[in-house]
Amino acid sequence: MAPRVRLSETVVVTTAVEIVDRDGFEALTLSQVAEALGVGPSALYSHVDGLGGLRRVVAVESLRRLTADVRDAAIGTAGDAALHAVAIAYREHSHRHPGRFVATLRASADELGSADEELHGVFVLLHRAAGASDRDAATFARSVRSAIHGFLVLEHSADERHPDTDFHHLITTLCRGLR
Amino acid sequence: MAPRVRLSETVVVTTAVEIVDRDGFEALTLSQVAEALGVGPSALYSHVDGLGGLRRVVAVESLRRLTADVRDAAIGTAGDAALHAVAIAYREHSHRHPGRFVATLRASADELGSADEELHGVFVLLHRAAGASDRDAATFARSVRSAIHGFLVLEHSADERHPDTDFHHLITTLCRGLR
DNA sequence: ACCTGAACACCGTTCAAGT
DNA sequence: ACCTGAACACCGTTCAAGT
Repeated sequence: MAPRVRLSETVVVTTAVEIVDRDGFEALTLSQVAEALGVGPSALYSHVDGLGGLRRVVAVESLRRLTADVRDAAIGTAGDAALHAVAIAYREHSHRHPGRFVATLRASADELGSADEELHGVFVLLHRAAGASDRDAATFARSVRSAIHGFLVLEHSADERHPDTDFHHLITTLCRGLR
Repeated sequence: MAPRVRLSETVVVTTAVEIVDRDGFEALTLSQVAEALGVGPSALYSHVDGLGGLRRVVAVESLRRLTADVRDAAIGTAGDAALHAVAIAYREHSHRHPGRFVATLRASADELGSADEELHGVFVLLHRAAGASDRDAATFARSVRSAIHGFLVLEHSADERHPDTDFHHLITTLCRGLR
């Protein structure tokens, strides 16, 4: 019997992201992805390195999409307004795709590799545009990203969205403190 | 054959926390806990509500221990020094017990219940002592906790400890921004 | 009330066999 | 090179049976 489908890493990851988007990160199993593709679970081993490898590539893909959104939000803005725009885009993306957001949390920075560095790079550029040196920008970037990230992690662990005013307060506090 | 041991929720949770401390949160299974106690996996169902219930109680216990450390660090301090002391205690605890820290991340705020509110309460008291109103203190607390939490989450996903100066920069930025 | 032990479902993983 | 299908190990969960 001829194989029913032609698989590839791309189609496997795409299907996996769809499952994560629809049913959450916990629902991501090799069996589910295989069933959605009409193949046996073992067929996936030709394209991803087991469950661990699948989670890793899904996390990388998820973070890249988030970074793309965050980067776009920075276009045409500057200063504190740019930071607010980036932070809001970060938050909205995490709300639109909670499953993907959790996927990025499950992977280590080492596993995320360049995808993690790219997101970090957006914050670095934001501060360099404001006149900071390379070294200072890296420290600033880590502080800002930490604050935003922490708010979102806590918000996602809660059953309801936090007040927008609280998020605004956090970003405003950072802007004031960074001056 | 008489039962070899007398179980209880306390001994189950204590054993589970030991496993998490030693081998990490991913190693926490009903089978591992049962084996460590010399019973069958099904015996645990008399004391915890399956794997989900076990993870929940481990998360609650882990967060309570962290809160105790953080609370102690605030004693005898005030103002910015108090915030620094609390933040450092938070961070050091997370480094001493990475498995427990991950356990708290896996549980939702709803599952953590009063344990989550108690940690939040420490930050609230910190700001109320500085003269803030109840409502302002809650917002301040969320901002500060978010920032610290985010730094630690990112730090734990990395393979090496972040520079102490970066953490100090974050807390200092917050203190300046909150004035 | 609590633990045993069998039973079942589900999943990840390996591998020889096919195409 | 890629997929099948059997096989295996491991785990969570249920439940009737013992004490």
